[in-house]
Amino acid sequence: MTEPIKLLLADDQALVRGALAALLSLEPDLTVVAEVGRGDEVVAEARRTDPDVALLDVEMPGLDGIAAAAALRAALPACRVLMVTTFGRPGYLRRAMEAGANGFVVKDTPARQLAEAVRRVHAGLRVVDPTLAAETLATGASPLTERETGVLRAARDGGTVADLAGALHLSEGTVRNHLSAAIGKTGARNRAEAVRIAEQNGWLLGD
Amino acid sequence: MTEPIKLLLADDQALVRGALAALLSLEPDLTVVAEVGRGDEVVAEARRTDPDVALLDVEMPGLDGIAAAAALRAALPACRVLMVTTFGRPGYLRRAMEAGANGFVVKDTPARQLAEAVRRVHAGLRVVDPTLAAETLATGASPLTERETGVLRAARDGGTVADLAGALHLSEGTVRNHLSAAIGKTGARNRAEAVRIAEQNGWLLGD
DNA sequence: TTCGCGCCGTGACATTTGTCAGGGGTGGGG
DNA sequence: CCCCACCCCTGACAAATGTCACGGCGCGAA
Repeated sequence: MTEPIKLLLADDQALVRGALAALLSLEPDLTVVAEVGRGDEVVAEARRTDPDVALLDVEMPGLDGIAAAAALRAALPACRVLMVTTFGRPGYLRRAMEAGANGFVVKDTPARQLAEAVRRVHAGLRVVDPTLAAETLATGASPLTERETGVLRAARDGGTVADLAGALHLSEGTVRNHLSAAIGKTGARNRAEAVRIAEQNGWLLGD
Repeated sequence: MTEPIKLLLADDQALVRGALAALLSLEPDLTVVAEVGRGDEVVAEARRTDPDVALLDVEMPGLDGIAAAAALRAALPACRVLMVTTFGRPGYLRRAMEAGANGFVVKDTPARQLAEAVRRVHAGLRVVDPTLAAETLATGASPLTERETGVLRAARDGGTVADLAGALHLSEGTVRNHLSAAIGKTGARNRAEAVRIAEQNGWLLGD
């Protein structure tokens, strides 16, 4: 038998990180060589342990999983990336693929399939939930311009226009215009609804 | 050696459910006898398999983990309940304890401690994250009246006042009054901010 | 019983928000 | 070159939102 596949696990929740390690360690051809809880620790830890496949969560402090995937592929091109995430946001899949991820699995897929997904990714195949792929195609890329997403992001925690204007160093009128545009593009009737829709589609990723 | 402790796992994400099963099965004195993905399946499955300890997530379809805990304690008083949840919302802990849970663990505690928490709960001890407990005491119970929380819940997905009034069979003016009261009590400056604050404190649980 | 409190409603008011029509600036592609 | 998209701003307007004062109902506690 050949060498086992070396894995790196990145998830901010220590419990699920450890549980995933236990699950994958049951497979004789897999071995977990590294675990991190922050996106900005992925590359350094990968450099140290040289894993064959990295399993990355999208929601992580420091650096989100998509950005971590891009950084990892740039630093260690030989290391495959399998995104493992809670939310099947259409935009997440698109962004992950653009960042060079080799697979995308949502956390409500059966546990038995995870090891198989890891093996496929390691073999050079792409692994994508077909339902999510179809949804991604249907939803399309974000229609929002950079400013509009920025304004929506700032509006997430529910501040007034004046707050947003101050935070973004813009005029209040400009903020309202961008918000209005975003509301129109998302088909929302509210600022709040626009935020919700954009978030559900994964259009608010980044900082 | 005595009989192993029988566990029931309830979590809506199949992957983490299976991973937790793998993690706990590594312990020789623990055995997973049941897994469910919905809150409203907990009691039936527990009746069938008679577990010693049930690990329940709070966020679940069908019935939230708190309500499931209450139902389970009523149906099988001998079965201990350990809440295992993503969010350490102060209100969650309070509500869980009121529902009769024996322990409360957030998902970013180290994986090694989970088995120990299970054993403690099984032994009749209470297990609570001390940080979260302090925060819960500080935050206090929800200051919101029943109607106010209902209105805030309905306002979560960002509809207009007319929408809320229609959904709740209230006058628009009444809705605005309740919203205003909720905004005042939460210290928010917005409907959106009020929703966010209430949600972070775990005051919006239920339907 | 009276009091307080939650609940429901009304009406009026100031503020905020969303929309629209402008204007000027930059930079890339036909 | 012009056109177009994006960006920033202004000003004005209608609509939605938040606030306040008010009255009425039911209920439990003092």
